[in-house]
Amino acid sequence: MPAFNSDKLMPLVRKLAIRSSLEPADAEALFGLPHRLALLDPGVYIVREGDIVDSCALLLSGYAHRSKMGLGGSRQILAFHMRGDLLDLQNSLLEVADHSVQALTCAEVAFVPRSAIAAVVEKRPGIARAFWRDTLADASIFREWILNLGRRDARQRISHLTCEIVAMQQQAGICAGPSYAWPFTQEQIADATGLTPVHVNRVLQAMRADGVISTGQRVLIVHDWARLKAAAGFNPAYLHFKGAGQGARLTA
Amino acid sequence: MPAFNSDKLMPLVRKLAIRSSLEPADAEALFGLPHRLALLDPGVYIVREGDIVDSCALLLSGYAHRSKMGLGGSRQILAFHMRGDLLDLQNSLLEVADHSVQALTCAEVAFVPRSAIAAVVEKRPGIARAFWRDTLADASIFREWILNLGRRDARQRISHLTCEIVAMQQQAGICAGPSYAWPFTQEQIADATGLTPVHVNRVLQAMRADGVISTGQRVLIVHDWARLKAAAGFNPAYLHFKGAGQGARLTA
DNA sequence: CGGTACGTTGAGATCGGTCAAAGGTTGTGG
DNA sequence: CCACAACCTTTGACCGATCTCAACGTACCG
Repeated sequence: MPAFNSDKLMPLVRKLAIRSSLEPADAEALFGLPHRLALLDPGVYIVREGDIVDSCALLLSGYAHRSKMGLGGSRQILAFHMRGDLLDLQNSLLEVADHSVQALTCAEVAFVPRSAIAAVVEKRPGIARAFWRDTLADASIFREWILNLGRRDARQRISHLTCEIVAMQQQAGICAGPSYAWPFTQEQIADATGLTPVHVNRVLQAMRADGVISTGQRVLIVHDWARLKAAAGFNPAYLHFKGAGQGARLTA
Repeated sequence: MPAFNSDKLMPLVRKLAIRSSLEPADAEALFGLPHRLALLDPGVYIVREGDIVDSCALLLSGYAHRSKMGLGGSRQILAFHMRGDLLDLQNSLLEVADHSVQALTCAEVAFVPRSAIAAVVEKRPGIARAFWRDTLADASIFREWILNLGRRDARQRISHLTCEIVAMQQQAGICAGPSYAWPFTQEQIADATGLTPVHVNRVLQAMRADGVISTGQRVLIVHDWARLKAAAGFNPAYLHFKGAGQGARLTA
């Protein structure tokens, strides 16, 4: 495992800087993290539910998702991840993985040993804070998904998920225009929204017919962002990106 | 604000010790946290969505819940909390609250200033780790709720929630027998499971008719834990209580 | 003793699920 | 360059879990 690989870990530093202020020395320390690189094919498991994990995976390029299995073999997708995301920071403190993480496209992943994470966290409080913030922001996104599944109908759910993916791609600097990467199958959208693939298909057709979006080969085009956002009730505050903190009141 | 209030914060130390090992000095430091005590009536807001918060609430007795509002005024409950729980550790790092926390029963709450949290975290790595672990465990519970809402039918959802509340009460040392505290209205159960109060009522009747549980005035009795657990597909591993780590495999 | 909040009941509507099959697209190997 | 396989999307008919609305019963509290 090479001691430092220069700017291979750049996506991680970029991502953390979206939510936290990092000193130059913090960035240095992150670049210096020891890691093992891997190129994964779609569907490959990065972490499997029940595993005891001794390293922490960073997604450098491509897409990944977390998921959990239900009783009858049904699958629930818990989150989608893209370049720069920390895939299992939780496993740096919780020994047994409570869910799985899989590559969704071809993906470049860096595995960092738990011990190295622990060391850098101990040495640099700024990094500890950035990691903790990231954990908290992830939890906030999980909460929004609970609302999505519990209190929105099929069209709202899919619209909201679409808004979230668009917002994340913009922040990750993947796309800015009305066209976005869309590496998901309708079955994956179904597993993320608690619906069936058949129903997802029908809802997407309706959204296309209404001129809100169109989908092509692995591509999404948003024609009417205002309408998409309104239909979803999308408010990006829960993503906790810097400068997205609006509508604040003061309290004890 | 008194500098230390001896064992008033005992429930917090107890709770953290369920998931992390604390040195005696860590416990000392926790007992010494400055705080303001408050006795809250049912329904009182502890944190409100959109607030800028400069203190962190600890629940010393009673029950509380987190919730988030949807578009049409619909409410989704995100978590239930009981004695010892940290109610808004996230607000110690994320400035704007992305959801609300309310007292569910009469509740005793200690408010600790953000600055005091930050100081104790910086001085004692053991406490920092315990806080982070607690955050990660909360996120794990959110994930299980996503699965609950996305991939289980009404009876499974209610059964699972019941199992979770029972397990939490056991860990908090509130009850051990087949009788448990049940301070929830059917409307709150509905808001937590993504159902309507009417349907929750019918499902609870079915569960009583099947002899699995009975409910009385603010009390739940579990007659057939095995059947309840099986119907829910309940596996307590996601709660990350110590000694609940079973079914582990080894991985890179 | 009256009010308010909570629990219960019934009838009818609907959103989304199920099952099964047919079209498309993509990639691979001969 | 074609043929085939695998996977993904689309379609149709039917079904059923859960919602909606509206009323009635019940317990607690001042």
